[in-house]
This record gives sequence, C-alpha cells and structure tokens, in this order.
Amino acid sequence: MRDPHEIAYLVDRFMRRISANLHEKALEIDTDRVGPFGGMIMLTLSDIEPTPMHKLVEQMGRDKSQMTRAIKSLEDKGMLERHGCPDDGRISVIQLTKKGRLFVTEVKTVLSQVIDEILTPVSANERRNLIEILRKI
Amino acid sequence: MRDPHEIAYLVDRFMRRISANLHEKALEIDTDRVGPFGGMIMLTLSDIEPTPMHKLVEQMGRDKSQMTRAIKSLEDKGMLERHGCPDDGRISVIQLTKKGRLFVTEVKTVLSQVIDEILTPVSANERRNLIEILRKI
DNA sequence: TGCAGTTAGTGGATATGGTCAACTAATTTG
DNA sequence: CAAATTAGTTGACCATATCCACTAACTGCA
Repeated sequence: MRDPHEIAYLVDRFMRRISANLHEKALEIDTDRVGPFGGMIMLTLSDIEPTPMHKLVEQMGRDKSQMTRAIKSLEDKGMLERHGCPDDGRISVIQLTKKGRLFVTEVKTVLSQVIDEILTPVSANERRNLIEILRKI
Repeated sequence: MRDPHEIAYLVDRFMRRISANLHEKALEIDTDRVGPFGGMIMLTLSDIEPTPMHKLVEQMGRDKSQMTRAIKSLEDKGMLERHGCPDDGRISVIQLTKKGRLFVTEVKTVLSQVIDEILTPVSANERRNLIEILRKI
C-alpha cells in the first residue's frame, strides 16, 4: 500500500488506538458517563463557547439531530447550560458550567497523556509537522 | 489549542471528512450495501489475504465478535470465502472472491479520489511526510 | 405590511458499529 | 491425559449515525 487510500486506513488505525487507550484511562475521570463523543463535544465547546448549536454542528461535522440529543444529555449531567438568545428566538446559546470546565481540563490531561504515548516513536519535529498538516485539512 | 490533545480533534475531523465525502460517491459502487466498515475490511483483506480471522482482528483493532458478524455478512454478499485450515481445525481462512477483488479496486479508486480532494491544500512533500509519520504510529 | 422561503433546533425511526461476557471446539503444554 | 490457551461464535446491550418530517422564528421581497 502506497496509494492515497492508505491514508484512510492509517488514520482509522490512529483514531482507534486513541479511543482504545483512552477507554482504559477515562473510566476514572468520566464519572458521569459522558462517553467519547460527549468528551469530544466538551473539548470543542471549550474552544468555541459560547456558541449556538449550529456552529457546533458545523465545527464537528455531525448531524444536528444527533447533536440535539448529545447536548441535552450533557445538560442533564450539569456539564453545560443553554440560554435563549435575545436577538434571535430560534437560537439557544451553549455554555460550559464550572463543572463542565473542570471536566474539560481533566479530559485534556488524560487525552494528552494518551497521545503522547502513541506518539513516542515520532520526533518533536515531526509532531509539529503532523499538526501543521492536519490543520490545513 | 496547541497541545497534544488537539491532535485527537484534528484526526477526528479528518476521518469525518473522509466518510462524509465518501458517503456521496460510494452509493454508486456499493451496490451490495457493504458499508464503510465492510469496505475497510475489504481493503485490509486485499493486503493481507489469505488470512485467519484473528489476524484480521489484530490488524484492524476491532472486537472479534464484531468481526465474526461483519465477515459473515460479506460472505453472504459473495465478497469473500472461508475454508477450514487443514493444520488447525479452529481456524477458517478468509479469501476474497473475484467479485470481492473487483469491488476492492473500485473502492480504492473512489477513496483515492476523495483523499486527493481533501489533501489538495497539502503539498506532495507534506503528503509523504504525513504517510511516513502515520506509519510509525 | 404580509406572504414565501430560509434557518435553528427538536423528535421519531432505523441502521450501523462497538463492548462485554459466556460458550464450544480445537490445540498446546506440562 | 488433564489443564490451560486459542479461534471463533452468539446474545444482549449501548452508543453513534443517518434520514426525514416537523415547529417556531427570522429574512427578504413585492
């Protein structure tokens, strides 16, 4: 394999390694059973909050109905809050709670550990390259 | 975001773009409703066949029970065959059929197109780097 | 104004993928 | 040969994804 399609394969493997390794370590911090997808949402939110749903949907490339349910679940767990937007009645603005922000810092710690482990065979220089390239995509 | 955890996020986005773009184009060639996961299995098989299940499981990093069912479904669709191994009665060796091989070449074509599109902002040099780095992981 | 089209978000139905645990049959090891 | 291991299967269950129809609120235009 040395054609473009190999990339799909490699990226898939990469992603699966992350989730597998995360799975073990995350049990301790994920006391609310937020799960991988919920965690990803929280991470994303911590970057772009406060934000309306549709921005989050766009950012994460997911279906909006899926997002509705995930957000509701996170709201029930006290991770985030929604308040209506005075300028536009359709929009509800999402914002992390204090608990949510605390959770995000924990997730970042664990996730960084996991990725560091996976990236041990990759030099610091190459890591910068990797991030650089992925950002362009 | 400039910490290791950003990588998880970027890789996730990458993977989602691949599946989204593939989703549109794949409808024509995927007449047997093999689906993304089935396609991934076929691609992997085309590299390592003939192979027993547990090698495939190891290679793809999936649960073996999941693989049992996926393989059965692909077998029903005439994409692959299994025959018992004379040396070891537990093992059944998986092999692509002619139809399966034809399907794989189609998948590779479409997938390569999709990835080429996504990688347009990335130079040839960087692509080599990317593959290089992903291989190490 | 006010109606037509668009946008934000919700909800139902269904499909696919992933996880866990228990199980059978074949094989290896001491 | 008995005990432990390995390959693969099956059932149950949860998480995630996709599609579609729907409401409410906003925008643009005549």
